[in-house]
Amino acid sequence: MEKYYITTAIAYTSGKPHIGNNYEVVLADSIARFKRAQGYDVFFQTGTDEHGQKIELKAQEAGITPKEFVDNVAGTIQGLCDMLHVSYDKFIRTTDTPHEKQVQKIFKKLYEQGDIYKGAYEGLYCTPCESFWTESQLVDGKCPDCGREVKPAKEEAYFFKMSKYADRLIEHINTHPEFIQPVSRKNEMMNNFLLPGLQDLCVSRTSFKWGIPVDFDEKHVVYVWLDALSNYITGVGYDADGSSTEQYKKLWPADLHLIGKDIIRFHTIYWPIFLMALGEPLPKQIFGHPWLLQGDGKMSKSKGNVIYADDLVDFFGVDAVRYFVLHEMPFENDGVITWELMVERLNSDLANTLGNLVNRTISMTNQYFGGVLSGGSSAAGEEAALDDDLKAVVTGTLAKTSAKMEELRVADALTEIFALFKRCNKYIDETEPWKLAKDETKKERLAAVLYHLADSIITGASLLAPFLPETAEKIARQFNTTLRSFDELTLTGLYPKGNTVTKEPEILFARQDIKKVKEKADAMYAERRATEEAAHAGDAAQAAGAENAVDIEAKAEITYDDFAKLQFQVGEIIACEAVPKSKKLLCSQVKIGSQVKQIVSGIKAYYTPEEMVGKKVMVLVNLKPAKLAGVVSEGMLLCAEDAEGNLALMTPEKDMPAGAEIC
RNA sequence: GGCGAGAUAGCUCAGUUGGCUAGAGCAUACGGUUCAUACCCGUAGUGUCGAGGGUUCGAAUCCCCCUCUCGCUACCA
Repeated sequence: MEKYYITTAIAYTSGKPHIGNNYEVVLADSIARFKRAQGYDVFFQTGTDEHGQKIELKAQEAGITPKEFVDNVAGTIQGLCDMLHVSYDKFIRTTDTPHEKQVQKIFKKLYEQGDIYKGAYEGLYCTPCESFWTESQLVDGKCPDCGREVKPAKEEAYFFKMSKYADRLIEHINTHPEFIQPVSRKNEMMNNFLLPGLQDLCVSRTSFKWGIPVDFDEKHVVYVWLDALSNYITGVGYDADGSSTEQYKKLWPADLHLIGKDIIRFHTIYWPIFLMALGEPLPKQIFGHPWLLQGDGKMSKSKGNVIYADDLVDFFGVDAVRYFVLHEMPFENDGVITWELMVERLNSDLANTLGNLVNRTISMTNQYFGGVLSGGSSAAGEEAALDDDLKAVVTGTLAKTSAKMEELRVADALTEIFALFKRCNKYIDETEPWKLAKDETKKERLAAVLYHLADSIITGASLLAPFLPETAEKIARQFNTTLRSFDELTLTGLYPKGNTVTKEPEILFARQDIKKVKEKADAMYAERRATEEAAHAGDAAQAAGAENAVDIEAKAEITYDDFAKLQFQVGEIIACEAVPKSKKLLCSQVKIGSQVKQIVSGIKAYYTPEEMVGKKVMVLVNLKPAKLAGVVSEGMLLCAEDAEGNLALMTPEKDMPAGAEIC
């Protein structure tokens, strides 16, 4: 039996993930289940990434150990997976002892063969981002990610020589077009990282303790990517010393790494290079799926409008949620989730098309034949043509669905299956069983019609099982039979003749009223906000003292003469507009005394041009003019900046005329 | 600024290497039906296929140019 090894990214245990994060495991689960049904020997791994400074800090705030903290969150995450009926074979945690041991061995091996070397930083660490940057990556001495100051942290660190393997990776990507999916991502990786030249990657930290210790240099812990990415091999029994398990030998290389599009870079560049260094084959395919976004504004905890998987399951049931995320997510663009869309999908596809089909078929069987599906007579002429057409659609669906799944187009695969159910509904209209029922001579034909329906529905349900496992089982149970294996799905007439269906058909999916759902959801959010605020009120005093204070790196002492070189004046903004072709820049005309200077500032995210006008602000006047995004800037507007990088303009405490000196 | 993707029905999108009157789903309207969860089936649509130009017997599809959107990346005094 051919193996199929599929993984998801491991979830970071800094907090409870929302539905957008859970999407990935459901997607992976449907692929894993489908492959199993196709006869593959599937191994499906998911899990949690549990190290890092962020977790260390969160645990500290909560007053518990990091291990206690991650045990908690990992439990929640695994619970969500179980709730969504995710059929993982292994749930790996990066705090598992076997994983930690192997990561240490891997680190040592790479060090000993010269791929990892010890270096030192002269000052390029961004605390909030937990990131080190090389000189060339810096943006004017600031973190390229968040734009905040980086500290000259003089700590030693280990680096991985990425450039050594770059040519081999470029070659691999070029000769394996299927390696990075969707293909548009391949260009991004090539053009932005590989072709300009790879920077060496920092793979250790000394600034925090919550990580896997480097065993030959105890000051250091292994930094995120080498630790996290290795889970794909350590989870199945890789051993850096060469005694990997049979399971590993069977499963590696992975057939598919399913990840979010935000971490494509790490999976298509760093991970393959780590593997090359270890002398292991590369995974066959990496699919960076899009995101599920919330339509009515971005999800945020502070707004209290985050949609969690368990909320949705409460409202709609597991399979409705699985159906929605699988169906609504396109292949390449981001998908949208709102309560409205969720209800619309549920009503039109699950309740109307599928649920109603099952319900009406069983009702008719009960009404006309006391629940017994005898099989009826064989048809001829026009009736036979109707039957054959139905059967052709039913038996052809497996091939169509499989083709879509082969391309990982899960949403399209679902659509194919629902085409089968729609065809069944049409068949009922074509054959008009209620009319047949009124004609005693048509009794056998009626029995045949209902039998074909039941037979077709069971085929459909069997195909549906990888996506909606619970529903598929429920359907089979209502027809008092079992689901079929995939190799039986091109056949008809497999439903046991003379079988009796359930007397009381269960509603598979109840139609929901969007208004009521909205009200219920709003109530839930309101309640959540209230508890959130209450919790915040308690913290407020503390927070004001501790959390809101910002410490930045002290600069070298200067003399008064140094200070005197700077000329600050009050400027009045008399006009302001966004700089075209730039995302963050505003261009202001600033009146200073009798002259007007043009000043460009990176504050578009915090001020609109309209509200800028009329403000009196602090201006550094004698700065050498420079061009920004093609626009000349003749000074600098001064702002205060908090730890999140939010900006606030400095304005005089009492009204002062434009041009007043600040000294 | 660099690289890339995209702009098609009210909405979400399909449209292989250029080929017959441009499609699907949802929503809408109308008709049919009553077994069923006010459900199902059918019909109808409207589209200057983002603007303009070109190649061709023929362009949504190929080329040029423009406008806009998005992604990655850089800049952001």
